[in-house]
Amino acid sequence: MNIDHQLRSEIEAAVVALFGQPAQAIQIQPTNQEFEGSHTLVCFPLTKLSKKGPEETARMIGEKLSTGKLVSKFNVVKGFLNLSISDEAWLKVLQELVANPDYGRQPSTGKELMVEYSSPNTNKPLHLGHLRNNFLGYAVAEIYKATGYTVHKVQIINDRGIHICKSMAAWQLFGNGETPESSGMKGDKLVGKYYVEFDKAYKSQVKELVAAGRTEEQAEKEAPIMRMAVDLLQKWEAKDKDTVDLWKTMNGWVYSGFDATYRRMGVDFEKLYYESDTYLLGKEEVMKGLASGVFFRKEDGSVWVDLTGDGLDQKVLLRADGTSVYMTQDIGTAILRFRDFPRIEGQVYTVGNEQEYHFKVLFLILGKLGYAWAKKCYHLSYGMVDLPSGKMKSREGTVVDADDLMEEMVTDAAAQTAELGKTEGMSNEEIASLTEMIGLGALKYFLLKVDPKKRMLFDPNESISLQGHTGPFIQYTHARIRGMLRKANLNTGDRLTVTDYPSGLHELERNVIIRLSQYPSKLEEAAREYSPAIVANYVYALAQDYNQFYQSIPVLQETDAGKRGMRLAFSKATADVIRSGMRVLGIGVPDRM
RNA sequence: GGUCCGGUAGCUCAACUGGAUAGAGCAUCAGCCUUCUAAGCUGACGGUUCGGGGUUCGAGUCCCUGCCGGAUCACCA
Repeated sequence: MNIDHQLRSEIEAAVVALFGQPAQAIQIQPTNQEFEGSHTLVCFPLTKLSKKGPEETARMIGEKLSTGKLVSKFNVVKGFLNLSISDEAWLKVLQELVANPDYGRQPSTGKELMVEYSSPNTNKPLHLGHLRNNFLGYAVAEIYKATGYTVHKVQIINDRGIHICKSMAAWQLFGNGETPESSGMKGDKLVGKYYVEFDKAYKSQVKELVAAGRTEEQAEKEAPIMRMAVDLLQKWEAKDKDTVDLWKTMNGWVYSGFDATYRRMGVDFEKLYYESDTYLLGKEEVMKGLASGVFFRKEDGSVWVDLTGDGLDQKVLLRADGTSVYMTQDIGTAILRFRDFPRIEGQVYTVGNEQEYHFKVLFLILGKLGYAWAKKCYHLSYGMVDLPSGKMKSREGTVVDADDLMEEMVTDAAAQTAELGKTEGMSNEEIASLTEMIGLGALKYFLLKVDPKKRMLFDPNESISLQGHTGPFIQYTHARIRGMLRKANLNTGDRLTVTDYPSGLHELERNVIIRLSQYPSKLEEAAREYSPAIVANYVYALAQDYNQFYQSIPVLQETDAGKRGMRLAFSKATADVIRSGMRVLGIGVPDRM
């Protein structure tokens, strides 16, 4: 039973009965804390129908509604009709959600969606920005799963091009055969190190050349190490065996390094797309578009798309020498994905907001090529994570490394856990897995609670808190409930039941039930808005509501069996919704902490 | 310069898409552990929602305008 829908239809009926015609829009909102009731009908818009003042209109509707079984009480403040739902109705809601461990999750609708996230460059280790990207993409995918979609998580691996050749060149020059095994470094860190080496050597070579009288531009082209990288790129494109072997080896190092990071982050991918596999397809598609007149060729041989009709510019798709650009590859990749997964209705691209223009153009082009699904492609654009000093700059060494940050979070969590004396009676393994859960939970929640499209601030000097509006607060609420349920079963074999509740619900109990009833619609809203923050803030509010109840109303001490059973039941329901909500955010919840 | 995004308590963020006296957390201060886990709870303090106009019963939210910050406007990815 869905209270919202039921109430809405009763109000619609009441309006017709009272004023002779249906209202265009019924506006229901949650009642403010300070007033009695849970649902509020905004009556100002209805005065046109009623031809009465807002208060009189509200009173009339209120009286009509309270003749039914759903609404038990009402009060009118200005034009706001505050409605109290009967306890019987709330208990029925509770009954249903207690019986359903998957409450809130929709059964499969048969719809499919693809979500791309992560897609890092292979020359640098993952950093804080990637964490936001990964957690967001993963969570959006899980939210869609919860609303009945089959979701395919993918990423595109940018394994081709000059950047990887730079690392290769530097490794050949300075590496002395160093490997992840010989150095004990993670593969991505090792390759990243040589990318930095390249940059250093390159800069000093440019400086020397400029000192020797070259112009800046000449020097940048002539620097020996850059020539070497370009040479490697050409050899790679010509499929020179040694070069391809080195490329494979070094990319392999990066992948195994990334894999370790992804594993700790708890994210996964169904399929990986490699740019080295897909970039040629983009060219073909562009050539087809050229043939069909969607694109045009300039005198120098380069191929362009004209978007001036859409308020944008002209955009190059193939260079004069026939090589492809970023856009070309993305066209190819998008089309390939719809071939691989013909049932998906669209794609979500989790990519930073600095690429908004790029995706606007990409979707327009795909539409022009005649792909109807282009309309269902969505750029999940998110803001940068800034440091107090501004943007992260690798040059200034202010990049916050993903592995380091996760490790720090877990270390902090372990320290606080020990300090609070929570580790008593736990094995080392249990402690390790608990602190991992808390540290990563704090980090993920911190990054997910903010509206994705907003920029956010991270202060590395101030460790992420474990108190207040945080992941661990919610995890703790869950652990407390589980502890209580353990005790209940152990001690008395209590059954969870909502029958026989003798007296009226306490306000604090009702608040929790009302909050629980909102979970499914919050998931839907989060999917519609592509915003895990909506789930994050909802679960927090639920934990807050529950904690208020918990501190002032006894459960296990309650002697009345009916009350006790009901309170246990909705405590269990709360724990389940917390677990479910945190799960779509990729955050685990412990049974004790 | 054009386009897009943002500006809410000292700080970090909310505000159900136009609703009531703008809410949480952190920080500060004052309380609550012989009752189910104090990573918790209660209270206090804290606001010209960047400024100025407008639209209407009603504006943080919509429109205009100005200011500040960011992104973007590459034959880079």
